[in-house]
Amino acid sequence: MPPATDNLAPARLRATPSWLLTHTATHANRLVAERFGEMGVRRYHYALLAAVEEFGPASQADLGRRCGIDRSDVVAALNELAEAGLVVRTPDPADRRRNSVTITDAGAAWLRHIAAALADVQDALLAPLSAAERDQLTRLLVRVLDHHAGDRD
Amino acid sequence: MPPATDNLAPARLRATPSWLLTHTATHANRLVAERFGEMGVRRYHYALLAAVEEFGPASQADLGRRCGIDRSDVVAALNELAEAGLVVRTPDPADRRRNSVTITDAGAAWLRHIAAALADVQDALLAPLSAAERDQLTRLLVRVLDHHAGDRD
DNA sequence: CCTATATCAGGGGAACTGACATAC
DNA sequence: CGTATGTCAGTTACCCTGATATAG
Repeated sequence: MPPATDNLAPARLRATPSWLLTHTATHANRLVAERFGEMGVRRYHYALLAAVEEFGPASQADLGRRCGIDRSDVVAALNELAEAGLVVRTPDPADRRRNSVTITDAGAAWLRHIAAALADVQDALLAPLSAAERDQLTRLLVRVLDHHAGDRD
Repeated sequence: MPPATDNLAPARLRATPSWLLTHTATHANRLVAERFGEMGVRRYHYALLAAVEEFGPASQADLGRRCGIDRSDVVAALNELAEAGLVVRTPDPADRRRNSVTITDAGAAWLRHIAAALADVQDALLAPLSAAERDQLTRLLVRVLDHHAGDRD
């Protein structure tokens, strides 16, 4: 039940989807950061590991596009993942501008590990929603996201 | 229709609500920042103006709690709003620790002005959703937000 | 020539932390 | 006394811009 203290946000904000989104995202990020922080992981690490696993040897530019992470930030995050032995950078012989990024066995294992932690966080985040409502929320967000897919890149 | 280029995000991410939320929020913030930027406004300005209008003369701490803005950041944002003549800070005689913050006529007019711009942005953001779906999304987000209302403060 | 890639340097807004003086 | 308020200094992760060297 909501706390008795009537510290509600202004009606204008509560009726503004962009405000609701950023505020809910802030709560989500706090939960994720707490859980990931204990493991020395940041969001970018998870996103990139997931992308490298799913899209196999891929260029850094492609990984960044798929995850919505800037190329600059991909460099820094991959440095850390490579240093930890979770991914490997190999020059691509077919296009010598590119690095072919591959996930290691340790990387795949670590991905499963942090994915389990992330699943716990989703549960805590969406606690007040039924399974059907969680699906509904997910589908609505995907629709919005896909609509804006071409806005950048 | 989604762009033909199959640059989709990893399935793991597309099925993770916290990732969908932060990513959608990023798009929303970009749209808001573009529109607000032309007017020299940031999100905090809008939130605080809305709170001061709705909750009348209020303390800075209360405004911050209601908007989910840290007290430190309330100080800085109110400095800018006061300098622009949109709000007025008066020492509260009943509790001399507090500032009583009031919206000015110019502030109320400016609030209506930027609220109209914000409404346009909501429309662009949620373009792919029907009116019923926008309501659904809004209600789901409010439920999640209210559930985590006591997490901080 | 123009575009794409990887990298680096750096900026900016937002969320947050810690400290402090003051007042309840 | 402990707690709340307003203020300030500084930190961090994230998002983004611009520049460069190199390769297509």
